[in-house]
Amino acid sequence: MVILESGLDMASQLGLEGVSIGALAKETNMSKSGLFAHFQSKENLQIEILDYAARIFSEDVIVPALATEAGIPRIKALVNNWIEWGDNLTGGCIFVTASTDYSDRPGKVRECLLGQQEDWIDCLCRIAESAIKVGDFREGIECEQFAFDLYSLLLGFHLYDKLLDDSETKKRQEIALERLLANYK
Amino acid sequence: MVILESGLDMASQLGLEGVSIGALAKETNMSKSGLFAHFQSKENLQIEILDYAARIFSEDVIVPALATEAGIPRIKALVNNWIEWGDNLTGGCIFVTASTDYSDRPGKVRECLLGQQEDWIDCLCRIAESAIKVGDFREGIECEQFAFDLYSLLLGFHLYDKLLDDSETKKRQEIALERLLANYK
DNA sequence: TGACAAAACGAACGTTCGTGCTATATTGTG
DNA sequence: CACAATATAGCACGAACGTTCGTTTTGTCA
Repeated sequence: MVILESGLDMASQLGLEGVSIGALAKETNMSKSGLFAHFQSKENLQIEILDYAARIFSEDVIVPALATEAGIPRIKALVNNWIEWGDNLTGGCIFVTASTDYSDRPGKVRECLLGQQEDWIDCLCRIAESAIKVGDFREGIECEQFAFDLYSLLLGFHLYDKLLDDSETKKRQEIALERLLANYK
Repeated sequence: MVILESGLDMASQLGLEGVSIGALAKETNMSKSGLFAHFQSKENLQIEILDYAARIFSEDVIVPALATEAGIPRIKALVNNWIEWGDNLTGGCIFVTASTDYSDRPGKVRECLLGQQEDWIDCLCRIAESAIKVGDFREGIECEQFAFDLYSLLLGFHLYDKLLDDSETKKRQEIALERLLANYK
């Protein structure tokens, strides 16, 4: 859907709350009312944008990673796919943006986002488990802790990359990832 | 200033862009125009809120940490002060919120924020340097890398704490910090 | 071709937005 | 007490907001 595609990019720049029906209509060369009819409220539009984003995210980030050989190669693929995903969105990863936006904004949008984030962390855990199975991680590690560590790393990268525009950011991320992997080996 | 205090809390919940003159006036029992006269534009209000936040942040987080003995104790103090600072704001640390909000929103507010973030990272670097001096960190480590690692950790904590409300978050953060410190020892 | 449903439209609703202008209190200084 | 400076209030503005309405266009099937 072309509306959701535009909406996703707009949301990545201005936040989900910053997406306005009028601006989105102009962007897609539609009338406000015509666009509005597709969703029945702004809240629905926001949720549909999130769901659309999750679909693309799964296709572009998760599925290709799962197609990579389990263990460290899969983890590195996931990280690289994630970075690329953030690069392709003007304002960066929409889940990062939305997660801070809705940390204290109750409602259906927040609940939708929360579910997505739990799924994402679950995904990270399972990838850690498969790394244990193939012997890249030692037995007995806490997968939940690894998920926390890896997600933190991605968040750090995101901030450095999008706000500070530090030329060394990619290097920083790689060093941190290598050390993280070494700690779980 | 009572206006900035309210504004800061509102900004932590809704983002700096979500602070509206009308709502802030109602919150502080003032008229819109009366409040507006203090600042001359919304942009100024946003910047003054950021500057106010930076002042409080310095007093509550940085200065007490610098008063703690250099090295690992100082780092732990800084982390704990930072977490407390985020707890005291309804919507969490305003710099985290604003950093994602303004990652792709050009203007004076972004520039102000960017300067603050650079100062903050500088501060982290200097704390790493002092940890080297007292022998808690080995010689030759990259202080900039440590700043990246530590900031990432804080960002991860922030997301877990504010959005996911995971009861294990504090433990996760402590484990990650211990491992981080061990890596630089 | 005519009937009917889906989709898009333009116009307007009431509200809130940021921002001015002008007048009235409140305060501090001589 | 007078006077200047500052702070706040009242009112209005144009624009944008999300939303609703009735109408027109478009596409599909008999």
